[in-house]
Amino acid sequence: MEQTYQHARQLVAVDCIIFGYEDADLKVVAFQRKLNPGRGAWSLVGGWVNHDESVEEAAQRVLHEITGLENIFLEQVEVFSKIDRDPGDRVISVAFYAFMRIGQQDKKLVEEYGAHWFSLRELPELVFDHQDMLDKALDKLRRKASYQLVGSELLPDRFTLLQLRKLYEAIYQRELDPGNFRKKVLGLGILRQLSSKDMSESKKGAYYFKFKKAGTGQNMERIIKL
Amino acid sequence: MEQTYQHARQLVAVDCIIFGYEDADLKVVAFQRKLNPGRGAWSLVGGWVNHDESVEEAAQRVLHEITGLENIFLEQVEVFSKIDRDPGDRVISVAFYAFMRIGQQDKKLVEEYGAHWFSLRELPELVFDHQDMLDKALDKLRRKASYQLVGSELLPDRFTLLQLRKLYEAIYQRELDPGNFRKKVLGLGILRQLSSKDMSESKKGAYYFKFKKAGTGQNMERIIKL
DNA sequence: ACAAAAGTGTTTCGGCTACACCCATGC
DNA sequence: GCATGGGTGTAGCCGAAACACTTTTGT
Repeated sequence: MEQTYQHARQLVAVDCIIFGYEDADLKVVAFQRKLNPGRGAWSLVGGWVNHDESVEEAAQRVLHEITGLENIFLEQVEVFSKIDRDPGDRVISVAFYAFMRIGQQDKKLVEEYGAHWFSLRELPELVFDHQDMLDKALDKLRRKASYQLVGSELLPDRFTLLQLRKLYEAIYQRELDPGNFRKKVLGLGILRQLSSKDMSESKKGAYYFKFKKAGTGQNMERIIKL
Repeated sequence: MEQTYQHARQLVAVDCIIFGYEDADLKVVAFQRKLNPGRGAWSLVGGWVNHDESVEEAAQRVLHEITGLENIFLEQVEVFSKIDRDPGDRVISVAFYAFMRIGQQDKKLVEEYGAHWFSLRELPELVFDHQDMLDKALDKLRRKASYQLVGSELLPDRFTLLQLRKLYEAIYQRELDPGNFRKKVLGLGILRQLSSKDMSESKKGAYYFKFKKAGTGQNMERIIKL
């Protein structure tokens, strides 16, 4: 099924904004670019799209190569295709954002590639249009998190409502009322309370929660007003 | 600046969901495909992406070729890239939706290409994954229209609030309260009332309105609850 | 005793909904 | 006079926001 159509072909890439959560802060992965042009500059994680894979599969493959993880949560952001966005050649890039737990094992793998986790406010200047990609990704993440509870891919397996609230505060860069947040989130009915408590963050101890059937429960109720 | 990178190159296309509004109904353009495979099947408007244009520019060019119009309102929907989505070859397609006033002149141009305006409910089966594209586009349109007043590209230059409300009813396939819709929309402060009235739709006559400074005024207030 | 987070309850306020109601006019 | 859409007003409901208050326990 090759070459049915005769037309100019393009280099197609994927670039991934990898979000992580640590120390009550939203972070992203950037690494020092190894190719010219722009060698050494900070860049998002990216790679080429092959003939035998969709852009989603390409993104999964690229992320797997770097982190060793499979089935990473991915969301398409937008296509970036200005003809001179990459000074080296005409490259059409599909941006994705991904969620990843920041842990020791990933950290090591990530750092083998010269990659680092940056807090959003400490991010260095990024190469090409990668800052635009990040801005759009953040925008999309905020929109999504406003009507769907996110976090199962960023937080530990079990977590307290304090952790979840701090994550939301990091995403929106503003404080949320603890009582109201609790009522809202529990009212969604998509968290299951465990019998064990976390004793590290408070004297009284806070119950752990888990997401029921991760991924489903797309309940589209408004969580926070943008 | 060519061939800096050595990697497989892909056919990249754009496909456009062209929305129009007529007879209190939302419509889309489909036409009979001229290429094999799928020749004769109903298809969205599409074309290849050249080396010297972004995907947005490609979409504008394709729409211009068919309608003669320039500067059409366009919004990126999503990339469709399953490897077998087009049985003829591996084609990565970027879907867009566009707004277009349905008028005599466009109609003629459109029909020269074997294209027709279809009401959403009367749409024939579409080729490949074009129905998926349409579904996603509708989804995105509904989301956008819920927090930004749309319509300046679909309605005539000046329009009554009845027309605007009917457009929204067509988009969401449900009835909206006339009084509440009026208050909500006028409260946004992005419409300018003209001194002339439309006498065709009611005995009393309804004032015409225009969008202030079309395009700006992105005021992000919620218009309707999804 | 105090601080700090957990967890629950309460009050207030604003916006949305669902109407009621008058206006203007062609039939 | 009556039907139809234009246009305005309003009572009631519901959810969000703000915040008071009680619990628990480490220091």
